[in-house]
Amino acid sequence: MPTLALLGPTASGKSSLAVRLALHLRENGRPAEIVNADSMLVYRGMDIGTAKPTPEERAGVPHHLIDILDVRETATVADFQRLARAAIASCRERDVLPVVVGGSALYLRAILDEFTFPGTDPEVRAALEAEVAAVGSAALYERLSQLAPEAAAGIEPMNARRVVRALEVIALTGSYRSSLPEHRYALPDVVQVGLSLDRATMDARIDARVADMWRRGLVAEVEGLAERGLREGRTASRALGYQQVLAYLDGTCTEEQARSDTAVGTRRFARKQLGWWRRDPRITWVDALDLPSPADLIAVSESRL
RNA sequence: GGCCAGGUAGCUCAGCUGGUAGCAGCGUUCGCCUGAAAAGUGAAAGGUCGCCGGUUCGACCCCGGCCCUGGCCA
Repeated sequence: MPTLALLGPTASGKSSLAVRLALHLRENGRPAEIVNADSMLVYRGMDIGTAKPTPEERAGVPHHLIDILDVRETATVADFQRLARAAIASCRERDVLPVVVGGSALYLRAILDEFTFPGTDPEVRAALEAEVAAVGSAALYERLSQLAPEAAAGIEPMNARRVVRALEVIALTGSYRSSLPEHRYALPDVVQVGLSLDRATMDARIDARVADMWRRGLVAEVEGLAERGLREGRTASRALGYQQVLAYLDGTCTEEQARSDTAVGTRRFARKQLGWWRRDPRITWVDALDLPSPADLIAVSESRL
C-alpha cells in the first residue's frame, strides 16, 4: 500500500481534490482516508480563517488530525510527525490508502522523510528565551559560535529562534546540525503530487479567498476564539487572518488594514511554500487549473511508483 | 481665478541651503530553515529625483515657464 501526498500553495484546491480522489477510489473498491498535514487545521474552532473543509465537504471521507487541539495548546512538528505517522500506519493496516494533504511544508517533510527531532526541555528553553530577551540574539549567537562553530555557520545571528533552539539541543545532546536532512523517504512507496498555478492566478485566488473569509464572518470567529484564549496560544494566535484580526480587535489597526494585511501575508506565505517544494525533485506537478480526473491522477501516481 | 503644500524606487516617504540619491518601511525576486513553521531569518533587484528651458565647471536641490495632485480662499 503506497502513501500519496497532495500538496500545493494555499487556495490551490488540495482539499477538495483529495476528497474527490478518495470518493473515486472508494467507488472502485479501494478505500482511502485523508491525513491532514496543515499546521492550523488542527485547531478546534479555527474554521473560516483556515478554510477548513466542512463536514459536508468532507463527504464522509475520514479525515485525520483535524480539530485535535484547543486554541491555547501549542502545536509542534514533532508531535505532529508522531500522530501523522500513526494515522498512516493505521490506514495501511486496514488496507486503506492514506492521502496526506496539506500545505505545511516542514510538517510534510517530517511525516514523509527520514527526520528525527532531538527532543526539548521546557526549562532549558525558557532560560534561553529569557536570556535572548535580556541580552539579545547576537550575544547568544556569540556563545553558539564558541560551542559549535559548524552549527553557527548555518544560522544568522539575528535569528533568535534558531539560535535558541541550537543552544537548547546542544545542552541536551551535545551537538546540533543546522541543515535540513536529505530528501529521503522514511516510508515505502511515497508519491508526492503538487498542484501548480501561475502567480497571477494564485494571487487572485488568495485575494478572493480572504474577501470570502471576511464575508463569512472571520471577525466574529476570532472574537469567539479570543474568549477561549486564542491570544495565549503560542501557535494559533500567529495564524494568518487570526493574528491580523486580533490586532484589529486590540485596536492596533483598522479592520480594512487587517483584511489587507491578511491578504498580503497569505501571498507571501504561498511564495514561501513554493520555495520549499521547488527544491524537492520528487514532486510531480499537475496544473491546478486543468486538473486531471481522479482516475488520471491515480494513473499519474502509479506511474511514479 | 488667487493662495498654500506637494510631485524622488511598484507603493508610502527621507534627503541635500548645488558635486548625478536612502543599510528607509512595505511590496517584488531569490536563499536559509529539525519540537512556534500560516512562524523565524538573510540577500538582491529596482530611481531620466513631474516636464521644458536658464544660471553654473557641475543641479534632485537655485531661477523662469508649463503640467499634475491635495487643501484653503473666492
